[in-house]
Amino acid sequence: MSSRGDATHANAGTGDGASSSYHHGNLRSALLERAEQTIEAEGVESLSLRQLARDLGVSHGAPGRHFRDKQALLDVLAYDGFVAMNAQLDAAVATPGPPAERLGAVARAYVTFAVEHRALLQVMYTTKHAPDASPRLLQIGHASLATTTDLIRAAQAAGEVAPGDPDRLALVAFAAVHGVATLATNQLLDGVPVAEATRATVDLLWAGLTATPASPTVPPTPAPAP
Amino acid sequence: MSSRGDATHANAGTGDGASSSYHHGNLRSALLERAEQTIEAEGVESLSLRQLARDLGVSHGAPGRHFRDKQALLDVLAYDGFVAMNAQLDAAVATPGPPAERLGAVARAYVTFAVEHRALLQVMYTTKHAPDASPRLLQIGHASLATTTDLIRAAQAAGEVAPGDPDRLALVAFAAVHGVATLATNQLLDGVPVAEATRATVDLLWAGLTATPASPTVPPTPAPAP
DNA sequence: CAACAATGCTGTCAGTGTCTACATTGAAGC
DNA sequence: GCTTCAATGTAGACACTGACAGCATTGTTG
Repeated sequence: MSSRGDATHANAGTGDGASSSYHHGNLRSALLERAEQTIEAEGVESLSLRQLARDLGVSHGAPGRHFRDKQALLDVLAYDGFVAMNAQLDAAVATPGPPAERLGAVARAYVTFAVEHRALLQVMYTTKHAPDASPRLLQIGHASLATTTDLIRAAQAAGEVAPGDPDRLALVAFAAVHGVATLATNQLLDGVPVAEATRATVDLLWAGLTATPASPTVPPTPAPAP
Repeated sequence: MSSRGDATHANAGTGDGASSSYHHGNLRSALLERAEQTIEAEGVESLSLRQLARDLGVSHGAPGRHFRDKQALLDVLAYDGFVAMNAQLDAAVATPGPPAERLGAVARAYVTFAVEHRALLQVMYTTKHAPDASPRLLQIGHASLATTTDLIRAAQAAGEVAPGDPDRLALVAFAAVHGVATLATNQLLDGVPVAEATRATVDLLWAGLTATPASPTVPPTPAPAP
């Protein structure tokens, strides 16, 4: 838990002209912000610490004061991305209405976030993080899954979804929506509007959730080890 | 249609010791093969043309004779990946049995391929390809979707799947399986075995496909339970 | 006012992708 | 057999990058 967030200084900089002096005052945040803009505009592989420094008017070594290396910056970007995304998902799941409606809202929120932050999502879901950052990222990544699990559990309690391991069902539902998001961000939906694909997915998922008799769990043939 | 495949020389080199001479004889194929090994072992971002050349015992400029730039090599890698994957999917869909079984086989084949070629799949689904290569990649990428569409259409003809636009249904099913594959390759299944997640997804999908009344298209009031 | 830690700057190094000029090779045509 | 030529590989160069080390400039704290 070192070298992560905790903006140590939390320097004020409410807007006064502290930007022309020797110290930038906000470099860390500015780097993160600009980095996201850059990756969304030109792709992750085009991100350059030196160009970033140039954009912000600091020397090429300055970023090293805030991020040990490039990957460390990406790790923070991913973490912050999960935080932002989870906030959106939580807001979506909190909308009043029947479970089907709420599931749709969460799915829409997820896909919307994905499309609006294509490159960021890619960074978030790329397991190239430093071993130190991994557990933290894993944990916050699972938070979004928990949102779905709660929703399914509630729907089961209300009798609208057939019984079955809510964790498992949530994982599948999450994966399905995630798949749509992935295809959408890579323009592989072949002309089908994103909203439409999302709706079709939710419809199909819901149909399956209300119909499926839990999980069969009857392995006729012993599953070959993966 | 330029600079792609067509191994112009198709030099024999059935194994005779032509590897010590000035010309490598097989550089293009060797580069592709080694590149895939490298990205699977160390990730795409660690791929270096110079290291590749070193590994194969040629000079650092040699790869440039076969691939205009690094991205061109990745494009070919992606294309070949789609070809290989489609072959697996076609083989899976050709297995005899009821549609549900065949859908499961295709899903398993897809996920298996994804897990065995994590990095390659990432390259395949990354829209950073040269504008020249894009249409070709898009086309072959859609071929795998066509496999699913045919399957769904057949199931509808057999009366096992409710009517509805087979293209749309296939897209959704494909996205769901793709989502599982993506989560699996990034180790985000949280301990759930890949095979199990795949099976659960297929079960849920099939339940939805057999139950869904085409596309509801009734936005405001979800059908009250009978 | 004097330390001090935080932050930024400059210089440097190895590694990389790409371009250009040159070398080697095998095959085609005379 | 010889020349010619395209294909392929080599060597050098250039700009760029990430990372590191040493020095400079701050604001803060005692």
